[in-house]
Amino acid sequence: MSTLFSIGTLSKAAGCKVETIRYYEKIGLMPEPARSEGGQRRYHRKHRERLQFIRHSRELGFTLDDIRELLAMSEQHGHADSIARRHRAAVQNRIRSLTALRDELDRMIEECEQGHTGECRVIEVLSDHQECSGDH
Amino acid sequence: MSTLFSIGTLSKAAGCKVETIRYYEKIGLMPEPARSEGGQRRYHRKHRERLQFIRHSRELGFTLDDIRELLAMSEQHGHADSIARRHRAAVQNRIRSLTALRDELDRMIEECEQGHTGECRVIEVLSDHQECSGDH
DNA sequence: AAAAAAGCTATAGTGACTACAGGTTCAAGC
DNA sequence: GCTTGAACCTGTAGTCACTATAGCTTTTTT
Repeated sequence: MSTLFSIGTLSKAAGCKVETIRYYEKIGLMPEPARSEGGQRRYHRKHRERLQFIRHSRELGFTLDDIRELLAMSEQHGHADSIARRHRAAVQNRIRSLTALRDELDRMIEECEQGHTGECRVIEVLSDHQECSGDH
Repeated sequence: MSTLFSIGTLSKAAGCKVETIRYYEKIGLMPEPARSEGGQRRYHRKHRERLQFIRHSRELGFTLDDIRELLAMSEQHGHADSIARRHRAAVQNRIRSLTALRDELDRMIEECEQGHTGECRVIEVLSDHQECSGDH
């Protein structure tokens, strides 16, 4: 029972496409793995963990450059909690801006529901909405 | 005093780049405006309103296809609010998932503060984060 | 041993812009 | 009225983070 597995297995484990893994390797986000006799990629646990970290971070809206930095810093151990802290701040920001967005959508939906004249004037609501909070 | 204005003026009014406006025109999201003698674009109020609507919707995370649909539907009698509802649900999911991560980061940071072995393994924590709710 | 599934590389396409090259037009100062 | 320079024009290429395709080779299953 070898601990090595194929790209397909890895892709299932991390919930992403095979192509995405090869793409991450090409741009240097994932290390080049070992190869089989016939030249196919062979991964192990560390690879899976790294990929899962990347995917999870991507789902949360971090860019690949953010992730690269996070990974690099975490490799020079010690400052890990400062990374976590920074990460946390970024996450909090994202939550704030998403919450604002949700509230705005709520307002929009409600206005549509009460559509007095039967018309739902989305454009007007959305186009001259000055006081919108957020980071634009 | 003509009511017409240039692409630069429009771009300032809507808070977006000149190139973006030309791009929207190319893909048929903005109508072709009138032209000056020399061939420069000349816009009026309606254009500004439409562009502001597009930009605001983009900031809220709607895709250009969503917006196209929204505009089309609003031009007829329509339930454009179903799109808003759909989007709201996605936003809510993201908030949930980010809140979970923030809590986890808090736990991590605390563990680091009480630094037992001095090592704080960010990647491990973030990569096998199984019970994370969300749309993946 | 043959067939099917999964893998390989390399290239092109996606969405939503953004930047650049190389030319034309417009508004303001002299 | 003329000259400068900012703003405009078209067209193409680049960006990010993938995704899809073509045309092979390797591995697994029957």
